[in-house]
Amino acid sequence: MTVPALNNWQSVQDEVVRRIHGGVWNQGDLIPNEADLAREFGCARATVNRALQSLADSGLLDRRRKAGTRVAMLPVRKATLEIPLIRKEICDKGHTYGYAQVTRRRVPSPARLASKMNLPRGTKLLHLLCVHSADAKPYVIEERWINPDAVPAVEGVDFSQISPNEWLLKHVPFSAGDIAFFAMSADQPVADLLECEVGEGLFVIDRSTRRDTQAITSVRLIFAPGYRMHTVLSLPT
Amino acid sequence: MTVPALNNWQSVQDEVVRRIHGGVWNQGDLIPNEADLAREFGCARATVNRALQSLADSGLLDRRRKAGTRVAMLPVRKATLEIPLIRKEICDKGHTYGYAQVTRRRVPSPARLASKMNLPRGTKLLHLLCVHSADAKPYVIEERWINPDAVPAVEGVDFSQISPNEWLLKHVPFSAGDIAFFAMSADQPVADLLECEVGEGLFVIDRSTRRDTQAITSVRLIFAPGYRMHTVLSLPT
DNA sequence: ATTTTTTATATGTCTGCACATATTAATGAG
DNA sequence: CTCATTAATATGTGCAGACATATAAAAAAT
Repeated sequence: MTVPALNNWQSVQDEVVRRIHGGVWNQGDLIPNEADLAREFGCARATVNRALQSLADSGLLDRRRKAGTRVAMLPVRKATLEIPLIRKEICDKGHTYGYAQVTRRRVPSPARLASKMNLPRGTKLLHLLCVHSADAKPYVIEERWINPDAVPAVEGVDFSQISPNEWLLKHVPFSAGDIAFFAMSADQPVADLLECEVGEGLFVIDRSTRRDTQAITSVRLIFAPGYRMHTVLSLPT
Repeated sequence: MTVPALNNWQSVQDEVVRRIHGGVWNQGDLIPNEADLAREFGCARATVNRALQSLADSGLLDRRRKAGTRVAMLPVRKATLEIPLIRKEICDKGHTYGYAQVTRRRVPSPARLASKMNLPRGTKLLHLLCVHSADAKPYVIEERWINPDAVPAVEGVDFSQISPNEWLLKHVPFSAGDIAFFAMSADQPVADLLECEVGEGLFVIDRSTRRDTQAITSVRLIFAPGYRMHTVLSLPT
């Protein structure tokens, strides 16, 4: 009695997930090697490889050369967040986008930022404070620090017309960086800008980006009350 | 004059990224097709395919059959969040893990949850309130709702010994779901549990998971002040 | 002019094969 | 017994060729 051949990597993946769900293979178990699975499923080893590699990426399997493939002990769930352009995010929700620059200054980099962005001491940074709004209500504060050494063109840009968020995405795309999410309580200046109560809990994103090792920009996004960042935990099957 | 062959997919990827960075290909541009690139780079089409597909996954390229591959217009940055077991997260930081169950009840599902979890009206849920702590200081509140229809075994579990977070990960792994991040202000009961001030801004994660279409569990994690969720935006090169 | 059908094309993926590489396990030297 | 060397093995990845599939563009029909 032969099973119909699983001749594409998705169906192989599904079958593997089914076996894990069904308890055929339990957490920590070593599963058969690619060649054996390929024979069993009636497909090429490359197909099995694609399926297993994809499952390893999503955290269900642990794979190591020679050691083989085993079902992950602590399946670390991975969520993929898409970080959109703020204007796009607001427009996609069907609101009218608004934008205003509040302040623009050149200042020596504060110590906290200098270390975070790995800057030489005394580097001058461009500091911008802006507000994005949805249907004329404040949506998010963008507090932006830009390293002019990394982006000389920034000196001539009028950020009352285009947000740093958008300009940087267009002109300095595809850089690496890191990102942190947390909550803070609104202080007076923030509450004024977001038109909310002092002390209210606000969702905040800190992000800094660099190209190679040179720091480009660091930004703090402080969202108005009610903001939710949402995504999906998708798993095969 | 020939270029040394780019004979692995990583170097092909690097070269493509270099061309985008260097302005050879600009945002929105159509790039040569896989066959041409393979010829130019001196490798197989499959290798180019692997490289471009990976770049499309990370949002740098848009690809469509017949239409070809172009540099993404609005490169949507993607961050991958790893959502660990709470106990593991605390231990990894070098703290002593503590756990306590506060309450356990069986209650009719509140309307808000019933719709979110897509439950028939009047379903009874198991409701648990627990606190995880690090070095004896409250770290996060776990407010958990479990659908006993989906996980009958849950009735016999003593959640004063093991957290729902951990038990569910062990016994109902690999489910799909969705997740939201936001901020709230501490009310009195929350402030009591987290030993913080009323009104303080707190980081919150709402997550609900299901297998197929059946709702399994929904959880709200309310983190103590100061919590930061951190990850890396990594890009090829 | 508009709609439908056909065709051409770029990506998507499978196959079978080969070799590279990491890492465990066996072997041998001291 | 311990440490270094060697062999065995599972995954990682490359190649050439083939066919599948989506879809933009061209051709045909209304």
